[in-house]
Amino acid sequence: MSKSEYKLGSTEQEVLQALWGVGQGNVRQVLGEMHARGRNLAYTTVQTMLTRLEQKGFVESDKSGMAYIYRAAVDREEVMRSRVRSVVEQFFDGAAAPLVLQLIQTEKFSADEISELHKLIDKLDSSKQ
Amino acid sequence: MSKSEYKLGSTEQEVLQALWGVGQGNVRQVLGEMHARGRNLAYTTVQTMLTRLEQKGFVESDKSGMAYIYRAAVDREEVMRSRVRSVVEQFFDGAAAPLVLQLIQTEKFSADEISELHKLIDKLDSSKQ
DNA sequence: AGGATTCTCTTACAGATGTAGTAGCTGGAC
DNA sequence: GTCCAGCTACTACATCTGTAAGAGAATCCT
Repeated sequence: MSKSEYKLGSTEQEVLQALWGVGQGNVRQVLGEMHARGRNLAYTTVQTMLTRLEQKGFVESDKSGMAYIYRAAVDREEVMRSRVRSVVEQFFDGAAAPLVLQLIQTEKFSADEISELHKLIDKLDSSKQ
Repeated sequence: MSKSEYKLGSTEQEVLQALWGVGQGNVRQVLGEMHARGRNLAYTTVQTMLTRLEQKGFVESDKSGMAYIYRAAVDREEVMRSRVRSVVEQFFDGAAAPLVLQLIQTEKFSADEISELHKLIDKLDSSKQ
């Protein structure tokens, strides 16, 4: 569901990211992914996070076998867009273009990335004309 | 100070934004700005937020006259960049270019913005070569 | 079957956050 | 000099978050 409330604590977010990473899995697998990412939490902590995420509707579970299998109930893309939106609203008064300018000016891009951008902009440009 | 910990609650952030908005002022002025932005809080709530922000080092105050005058101790730009960075890390594996692509593809830009972008990219392009 | 392993469920608890009331000080109005 | 309005300081309190231990149920190994 596209809840307008993507309000998660930081650890909750990390766990959700890990879950996106594994696609789907039980607590232990998510825990493993967290470890792989250098984040060491107790098994039960991850469990608590998954439970809370489920209560908030970000995650769904399925107990076919003996252990619950969790999977994200929200789209990574969607959450990402919502996060970007929030930055745009807060810092750029709702206009995305200034953020793009800012990114282009402060971040380093490879030549490949630049030509990629180039192509895209050209496309926009012509479709706009 | 460029603390790596820009960890603020959402209301704290709103108050900081309001303070950036007024530039500098006492509690009442910040409260006014919050109201102007459609956020109604009690006077003392804003006061508490400013105090906490000061404790965290995001705000400084000055009591020359009778009332404390608050001003942000951190740069809006800097906080913004840190927020953007965090999105880039979390969702784009650290690479900013994909975020730019994503923005260009999903957000609407005006013709002016597009040509602005165009110019910038061209500049990058040539300096890279 | 009995112990070891693995899960889930329940409970805990400290610190952060949102939100605000109240008491007391201080400078200006009269 | 007294009273009022505005400001700060202190206190409060419910929630949310991060973090996890412990108890009990299911499963598996031998």
